[in-house]
Amino acid sequence: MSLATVDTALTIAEAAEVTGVTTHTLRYYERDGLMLAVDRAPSGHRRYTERDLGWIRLVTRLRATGMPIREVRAYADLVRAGDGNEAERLALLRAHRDRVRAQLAEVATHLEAIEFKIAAYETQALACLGEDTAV
Amino acid sequence: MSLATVDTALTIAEAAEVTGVTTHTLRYYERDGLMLAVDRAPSGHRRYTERDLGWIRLVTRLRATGMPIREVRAYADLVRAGDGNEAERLALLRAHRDRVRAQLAEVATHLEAIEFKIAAYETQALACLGEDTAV
DNA sequence: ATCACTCTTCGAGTGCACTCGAAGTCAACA
DNA sequence: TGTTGACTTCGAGTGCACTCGAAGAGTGAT
Repeated sequence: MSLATVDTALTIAEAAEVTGVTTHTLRYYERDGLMLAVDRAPSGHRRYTERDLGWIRLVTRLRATGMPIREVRAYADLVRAGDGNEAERLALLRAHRDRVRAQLAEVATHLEAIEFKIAAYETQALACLGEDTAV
Repeated sequence: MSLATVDTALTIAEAAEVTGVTTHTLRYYERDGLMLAVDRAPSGHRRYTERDLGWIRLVTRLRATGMPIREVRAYADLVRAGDGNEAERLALLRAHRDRVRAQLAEVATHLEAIEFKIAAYETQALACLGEDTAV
């Protein structure tokens, strides 16, 4: 394991470690068109640059906020296509943002209701609630 | 379709409509132990009371906040077991609440990053970002 | 009587995103 | 030279939560 190869590019194992994504998944993302072009060493081994790591982090964010794989791929396709489609990228990101905001608000509402229920249990008000169905 | 039967108990189709859960899923939940005892008409048909509807709404909240089916079942088991295990129910709900809060915070963080990226696109700062990897 | 609804059981299918392993080859470092 | 790790392709498996349909029988309002 070469810790600092030329150009500070990382091996797949190293990239996996710093991003928290397994090597299996990293290859899967690449196969599935979620990655931009990943460099290769003359040997054919993948070399992850700082840019790749940043991209992986972005993909992770999008995934963690519920964007489906196919949509991440659509976004990656746009970026790979180069300049001229910024409006489309923006539309895609905005649509996602709106969905995330809505989902966040919904979960927050549900959370409040659950907290209310917990409070009911904490104040021994349970008997008064008839059963467990309130909220 | 009897709109207002005795006791205002609803048929499965009506319960499905007011809760937004399909009849298929309603039966699935019952089979899987997620429901408390659902009443039956003399004919054997399910009759959903207001209490059942409240319970379904609770289950929906728990599911919508990411609680796995098996954990909802565990909670339902406790409730069905009757009095004396309130501490366990409380612990289960609190653990869930903590997970939801954490997940909410995480998603919020990711959302901010995505919003930052959108802002970058909006200000045409994209060219300055080298490519699309920032954030 | 008719027609919509319900019941049961059953198993299979769907969608999503990994996740794992294995085979066979090649590369890099000690 | 040997071990570790990388490569490829491949397919199969996992986990989760539905989701669908169909068979065959009973129910209940009009």
